[in-house]
Amino acid sequence: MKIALTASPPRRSPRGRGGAEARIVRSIGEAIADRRLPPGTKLAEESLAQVFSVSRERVRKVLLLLAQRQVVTLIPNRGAFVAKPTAQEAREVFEARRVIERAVMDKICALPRPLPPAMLARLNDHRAQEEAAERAGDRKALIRLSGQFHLLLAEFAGNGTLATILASLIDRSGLAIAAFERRTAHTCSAEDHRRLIDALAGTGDHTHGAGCGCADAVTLMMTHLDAVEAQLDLDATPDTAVDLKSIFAEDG
Amino acid sequence: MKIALTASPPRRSPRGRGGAEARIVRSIGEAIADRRLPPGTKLAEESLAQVFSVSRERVRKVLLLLAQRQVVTLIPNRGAFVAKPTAQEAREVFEARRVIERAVMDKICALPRPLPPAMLARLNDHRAQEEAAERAGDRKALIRLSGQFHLLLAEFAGNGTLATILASLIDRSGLAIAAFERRTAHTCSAEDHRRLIDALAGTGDHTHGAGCGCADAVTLMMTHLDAVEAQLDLDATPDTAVDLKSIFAEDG
DNA sequence: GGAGGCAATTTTGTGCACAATCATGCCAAC
DNA sequence: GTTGGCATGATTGTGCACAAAATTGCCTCC
Repeated sequence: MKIALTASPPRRSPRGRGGAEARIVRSIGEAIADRRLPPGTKLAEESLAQVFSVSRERVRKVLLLLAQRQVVTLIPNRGAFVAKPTAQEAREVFEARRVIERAVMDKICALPRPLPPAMLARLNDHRAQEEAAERAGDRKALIRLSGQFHLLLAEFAGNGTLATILASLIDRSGLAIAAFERRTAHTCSAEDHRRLIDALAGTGDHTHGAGCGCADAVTLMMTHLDAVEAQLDLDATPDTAVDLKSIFAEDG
Repeated sequence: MKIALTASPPRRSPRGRGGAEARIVRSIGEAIADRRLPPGTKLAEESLAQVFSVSRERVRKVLLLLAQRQVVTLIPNRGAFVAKPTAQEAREVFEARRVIERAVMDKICALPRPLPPAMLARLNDHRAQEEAAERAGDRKALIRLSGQFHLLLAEFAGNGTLATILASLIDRSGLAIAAFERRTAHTCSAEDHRRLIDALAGTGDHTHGAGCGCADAVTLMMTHLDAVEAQLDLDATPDTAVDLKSIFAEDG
């Protein structure tokens, strides 16, 4: 009894044991994000295979994935390198972020007020995490949290496609920051995030009145992104060498 | 004399013979774009390998690439299928396009006037191509040209990163159209493109005065995207079966 | 002393073969 | 007649082995 001559509708992946690859992708991605793997670093297949205790083909697949996200560069017969954005590319990435994050903020502002408690809770929780990392001087955690914050807002905006695009842009802007940040200390913008959360939650200096600070929030986000980009020195060309084994000591 | 302990700066890929993969990606991508491969179609590795006269691993690599672009769906132990967006996903993709293409139009409007002759020439050339395809009733060419038009504008905007993102969104919106378009004929929007070109080139009904129709162009683009999305029936769930061999007869 | 070329080693690329998993058709039982 | 399980065939997943290419070190020559 053949009912369906048609193509079978794909069902969702049950995330069987493909988790191993996802783990490696995440591990390398995070290492790149928090500067343990600076731009230009060579990612040798065999080394990574040993570090993560997987076959070389698996590493190869992961590198292909990361190359699609433009976080590593694949050069034929030469191998994989942590991507090193050009100054132009860096500017493009930040402009793209402004475009998308403005839309994200607009969508959040269009949300019915007051915001759902779950949202406010997650915002406050995030604020607490950032403040804790700031007090502890945990720079790596701060970088990771900063990315997560922007992604959190994109999630609230309710467009998963935009959120995915933004995630990729955040990765790449992290790369740009790693490649072009000035030697001088920079404030890491935790204060900016605080103000943004205040504007969104309405707990800021709008002490009375129904003002939710929506327009403020959009402006704050744009100013925030401008500030981050302004902290870059789009002329430098840094590069360093690292030891893969020591960097991935805790993973594997 | 060891000068550089640092990682070697990656140079650009010379596009050696990786062109074979690019060819297959393009071939499959186009087949999906102009509906020869409807959403849900199974893409068997062995069949594709025979069709393109390459090894199965090559096909596997290509499928992984297309999966990253969300144009095919990979299901473990089941194979690859042409992606079939959900209604929600379709709406998200169109919203993302509105966000990005509004920015693109804004950037084009900020360009110094008059536009460079090369730009105008390409716009007019494209208009001619669309009109020719329209007269010939070549639906497939029209679909391809429509995508190229939006990409052309993104290129003019001068942000390659945004253009790349938009290219992916255009592919996906083509998929959404294939999955959800109403059975009734639709006008294919060549007229919209014409009006857009007029507004940009200043050859429209602003017969005199310096008005370049910039604000008009932005509005036209938004209206255009709304119209395309409005032509979809975000409830249907079509699926068909096709013969891979016959579809790729001219490629290979 | 430095530059250029050559050989050895390391690293990447690719195809093949086998293992694992899933779809299909068949048979038996209810 | 329908449902359930089972065996068979087909398809995908994975590791391995070999081929190709590049980097490195070394030697020779200028």
